[in-house]
Amino acid sequence: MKKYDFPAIEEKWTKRWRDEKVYEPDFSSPRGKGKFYNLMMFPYPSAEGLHVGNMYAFTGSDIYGRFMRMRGYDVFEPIGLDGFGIHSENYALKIGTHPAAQAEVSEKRFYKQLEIVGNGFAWEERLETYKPEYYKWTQWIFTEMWRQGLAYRKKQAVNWCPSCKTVLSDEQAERGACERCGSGVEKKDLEQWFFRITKYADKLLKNIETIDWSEKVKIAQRNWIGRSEGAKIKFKIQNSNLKDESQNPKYELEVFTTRPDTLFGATYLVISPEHDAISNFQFPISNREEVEEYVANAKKKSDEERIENKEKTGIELKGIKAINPANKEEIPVFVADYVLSGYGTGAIMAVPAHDKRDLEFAEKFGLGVVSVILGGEENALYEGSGPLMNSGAFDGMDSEEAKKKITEFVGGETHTQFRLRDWLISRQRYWGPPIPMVYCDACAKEGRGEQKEMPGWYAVPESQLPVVLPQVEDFRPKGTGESPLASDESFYKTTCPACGSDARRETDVSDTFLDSAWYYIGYLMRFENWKLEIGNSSFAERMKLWLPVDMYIGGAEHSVLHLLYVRFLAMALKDAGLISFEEPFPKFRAHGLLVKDGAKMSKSKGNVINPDEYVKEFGADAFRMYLMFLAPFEQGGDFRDQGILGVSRFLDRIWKFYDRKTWGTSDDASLERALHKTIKKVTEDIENLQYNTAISACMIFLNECEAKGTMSESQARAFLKLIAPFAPFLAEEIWSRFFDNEKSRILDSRDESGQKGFHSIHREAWPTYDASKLIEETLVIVVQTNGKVRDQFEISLTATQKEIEEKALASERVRAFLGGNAPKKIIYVPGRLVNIVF
RNA sequence: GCCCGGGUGUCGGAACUGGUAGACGAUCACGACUCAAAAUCGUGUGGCCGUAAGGCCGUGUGGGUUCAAGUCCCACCCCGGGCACCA
Repeated sequence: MKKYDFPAIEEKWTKRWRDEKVYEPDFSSPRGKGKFYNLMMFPYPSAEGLHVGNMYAFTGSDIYGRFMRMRGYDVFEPIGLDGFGIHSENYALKIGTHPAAQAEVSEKRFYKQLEIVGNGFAWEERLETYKPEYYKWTQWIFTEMWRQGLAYRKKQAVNWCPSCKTVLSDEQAERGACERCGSGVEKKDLEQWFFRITKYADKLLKNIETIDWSEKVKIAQRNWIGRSEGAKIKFKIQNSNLKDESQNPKYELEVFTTRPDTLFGATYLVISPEHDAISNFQFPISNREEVEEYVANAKKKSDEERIENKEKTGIELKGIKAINPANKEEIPVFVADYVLSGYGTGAIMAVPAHDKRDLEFAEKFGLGVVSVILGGEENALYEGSGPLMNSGAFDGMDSEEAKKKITEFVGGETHTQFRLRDWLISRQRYWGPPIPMVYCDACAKEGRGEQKEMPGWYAVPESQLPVVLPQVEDFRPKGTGESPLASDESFYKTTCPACGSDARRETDVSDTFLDSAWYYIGYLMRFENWKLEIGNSSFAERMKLWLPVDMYIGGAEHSVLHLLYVRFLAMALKDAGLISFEEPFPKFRAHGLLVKDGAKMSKSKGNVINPDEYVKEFGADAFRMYLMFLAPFEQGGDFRDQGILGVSRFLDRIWKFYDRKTWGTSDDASLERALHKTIKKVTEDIENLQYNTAISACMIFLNECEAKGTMSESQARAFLKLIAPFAPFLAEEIWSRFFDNEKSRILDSRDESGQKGFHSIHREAWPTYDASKLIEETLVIVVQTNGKVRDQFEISLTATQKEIEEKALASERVRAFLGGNAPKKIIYVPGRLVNIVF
């Protein structure tokens, strides 16, 4: 017997699959049942090599793709590298190379690793986000967003990472820490580029109900978008020193609240330190210096400090009072940093009796507390609903109804507020696509420009794209609020596309997440002929035929990053008439997290798994099968070195079993039943991504075959196909040795000409089960007394309930427990058990 | 604090709409093969009592519903993840 020589066999098939384009779909005319776009989140090649977490995700996705192909779909499973951006740049900084040079090294390394693990990738369509032919279109999308009025520049307090020396989006400032490096994020007032994602807040939220995604990701997006219904209410502000109202200038403060029903209980107002009223000093306040000092201190606080220390601070604006529009009472106005500037109007009405935070503040500053909702315990905080009190004419009204009525009563307007903020898209870094915008001073002075609100700004015309990222030696982030490109005069000096005078290019680059927000379209593009237009181009045809993606698999850590941005961009492109769908991924599944020996993998712990070592020792098949066997794919699990042995032995046993080639002449009935049960189980499990139990079912079947010592040829073929998605090399090798004369081709005749001299098992038809073959010959009935198992027996399928109960009562064990007593009750569960109660 | 997951042998994990808890692996022990070891094959492997047959206990804790609960209900504890002063 020849030992299974996996290194040679895996190398052979890797090459053959690629050479003979086994995994390339027919883009213009999909074969079989039609197209199936099977996408996995592409990796960013920032680390030393492919991470086992990547492999885990890819394998799970690949099994699904192979399964769908065998079920007759023309599967497109592309691969590429998300190599532009801060991830890769930080890695280059760390090891002291230039990111462009590093990209070349990583590219080779990653593709090599990706190839040896046995995924059915369509290699010809691969892409890298840092190639000019790719980022030309990333830039073009930026200009398109600009033309749609979805890109704008604005000065505001933004997240700044002092270590990465760039601004970050809200999504990338996780709990006040930089998503990339973990440093504490600071607030800086800077003028930056934003994408108007908030325009789509409502649609992003509503569409969640229509897409088939892992529930936890949907929940995360709902929370992040954060819709609240409430009202905007205006409070008059008056100078408390001026008694003559006619002399009093008309100041107003508008607040947002979700509880207008509690308006009678509002005993003070609070505005955020960044509120316009403060920066412009509209109000005639008497303690201006104190207030300025407080505001300056508050702005200095990092997000981290604000999150850690929730002790309320604030200062009253002396000399002014607000008028509660409901009861006309004068109430004080404070500035305090527990009120956020970017949400609602940046000002709130405080109702300490019915809001925990307001109560904390009121207690600290000795402010009034007036209960206006009946409910909860007396004199205790109550945040629920109920009938009103202390609310004049509204007393007794239910709070839900009062929300509307009180808003009307004071002339407020109902308002739906989202937590989602616009996507800050510019970065003061080097390794990214330069933002393709030009600023012309001359035009600005005369108020000319492409957008009224932003005179002087022009998008780089398509004919001049890409704006190539220049090769600069000192690419390190400067920390000045400008990108390294701002030091390269030859880069930023240009002429105005409108008037021809000297102009300056934008020197910031765009966020990495813009690169990955459209890559699923990029895979269909073939750079040379792409026009993002619904027109006559072959690309447009491919888009129509192949999009949206049929199955998307990736990590849940992107719930509010990539997965939100990509949905937003699709909606924007749809509205611009550039694509024909608004949800790019109707079906998405998040895979679980892989840990090692119960602990998270990290370099500092030294427990990072290097896939190469395992592939070398056990083969790619064994490694990928073990990854899928160790736990449910969507749950994630614990990688233990010893576990791989079980799978490795299983594959060896398959090899040996087939190598003996001891096909029986007839289909053994019980083995046939076992096979059909296995087909059913494996098919259903793969559909549900429960690969661990699918593999287990295969093991059970092989155990039975070995016990019998034989199986028929047709059984051997069917079983091998079940193994194929999990162990593609082994299955292919056995197939080519024994069965490559199959006539069950599922795709079509194009395969015959496309492949020279072999028929891949990966294009064979997936076996189907015959329900009539699943039926057992006899029933096994369990016998219980008082719910405890005492006995069991076999009986024919045709036995009546009476016969079964009699047989159960006749059981010696049962009789021993009954001890001559008559049973009180007999419960019969058809085909399963008899429970005798006494 | 809020929202999701999840707590099952020595370990990873199975268990349909409530119906034989521990599938499949790993580990360990013993046996076969071998001069020997590895590999491979076979048997056993939740705890307690018992020579055995068998019995009792057992799915985080405490209660409940039911002929029957890992599964349903109530209260609580622990672990992992997400959000967090969003008015």
